Amino acid sequence: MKEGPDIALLGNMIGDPARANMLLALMSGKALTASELACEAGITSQTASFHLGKLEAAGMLVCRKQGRHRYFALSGPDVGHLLETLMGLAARQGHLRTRTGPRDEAMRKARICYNHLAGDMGVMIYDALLERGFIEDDSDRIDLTDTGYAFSGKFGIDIAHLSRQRRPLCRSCLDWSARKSHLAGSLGTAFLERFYELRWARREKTSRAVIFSAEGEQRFRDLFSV
Amino acid sequence: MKEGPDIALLGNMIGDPARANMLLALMSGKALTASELACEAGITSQTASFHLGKLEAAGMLVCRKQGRHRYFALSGPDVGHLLETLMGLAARQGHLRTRTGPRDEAMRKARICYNHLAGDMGVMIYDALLERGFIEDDSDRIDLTDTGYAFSGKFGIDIAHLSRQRRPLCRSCLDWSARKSHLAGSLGTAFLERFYELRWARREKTSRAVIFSAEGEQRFRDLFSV
DNA sequence: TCAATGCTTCGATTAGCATCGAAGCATGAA
DNA sequence: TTCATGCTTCGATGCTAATCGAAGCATTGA
Repeated sequence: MKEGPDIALLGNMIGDPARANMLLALMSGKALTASELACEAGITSQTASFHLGKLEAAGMLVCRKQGRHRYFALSGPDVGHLLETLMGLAARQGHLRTRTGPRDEAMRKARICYNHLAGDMGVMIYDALLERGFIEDDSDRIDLTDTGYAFSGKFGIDIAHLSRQRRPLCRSCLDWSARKSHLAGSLGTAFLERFYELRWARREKTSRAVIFSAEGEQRFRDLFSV
Repeated sequence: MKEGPDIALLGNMIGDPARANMLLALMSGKALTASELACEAGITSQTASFHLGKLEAAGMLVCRKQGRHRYFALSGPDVGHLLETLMGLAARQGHLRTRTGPRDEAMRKARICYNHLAGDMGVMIYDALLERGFIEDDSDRIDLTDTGYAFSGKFGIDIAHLSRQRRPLCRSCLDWSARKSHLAGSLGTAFLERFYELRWARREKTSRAVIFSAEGEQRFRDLFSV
């Protein structure tokens, strides 16, 4: 009928609540099995299989067989980026699936956004780096300054190595809970991994929440409060 | 059921072909009446009314009454940006609604992308500016250099004025037909408006295509060929 | 006041799609 | 071989959502 890319197909994929739940679950960046995703979406495994087939055919997911398990993951960072864009827009327009509980609280504080830290603590990093002139934000491009380079190195992050990757070093990512920017890009990922390494934080198994230890949070605040 | 923003609602809106067509038609940035959108989507006015009501309720469209007409427009640039993201992803994955005709040809050459120029000619601008060092592209942030500032000024664009706006001056935008970047942001808009002003180009009434006059295209090529 | 236009609401129809039970098919373990 | 697990395919079902004809409202113009 019409020319151009078929956005309705992608929209349709995301438009089903079961599929949307599975996609959001995969935003953690980890690959999940079909049954884990079924559970996450609250549907039977037959139905999940049906949906996963569609999502794979649409190119949004990739699948890796391992033994009798099938692991699914987002087909690339661009899919993750699309989902974050959607979440940002949905949040801004107040389309929230309302449920506020303790877990929600933890999510608001610190959670995984594809491969970097989001939530209040993610925003804190961003604000602190900006405040001290370690990064410079020009609308939607961000640069690491020389002092920021030094700071990151001292914290144990090998920027030279990251720069060689194709991924952008710094990106800003709109946070749907805080409605402010937080740090994405390979530097964002590197910070999060360093937090794990230093045992400041760990993943919660059942959700995207990131749990900081008391000591870890203290050190985090020492480093990033403005 | 789950926490977080409701991306399924937005996905669902975009997931219906009729609605997707209407949204794409509004990517031109112009406000259109309900019947124009019905025609664009190939449905009756009753059905269009039904869909437009949903899109408005979802916050994706805004409506302005004028006499007995109702003009609809995208509720903001963020919606346009979401649609472009979707188009980029869809194109990269080969989900194209195939139809190639003369009009399609014109669209591929030059068309409106929300408020700036896309298609081959849009890509030409981007490449030329980059080649001559007028802009610098670092992954997904773009800077205008001093020489680029001078160049734009000489072409009749008041950069100082644009910089004062909240919109980013330069943004790259993935082109679904050329599959390369073209220039977005307020500078992209300014270039397009200048082309209109100089009578190098005009909008086609029925589509998003932009038609250059013979002379306009010649001057364009003189200015932007690499 | 009457007619025309643009749009919405109502009602009925239809089709497509998500869902799940049951069965089938691999893989791995005993 | 036999059993258990993880996943898919098949078939049937039920429901929702898109669609359009017809009628109803509002605005404009004569």
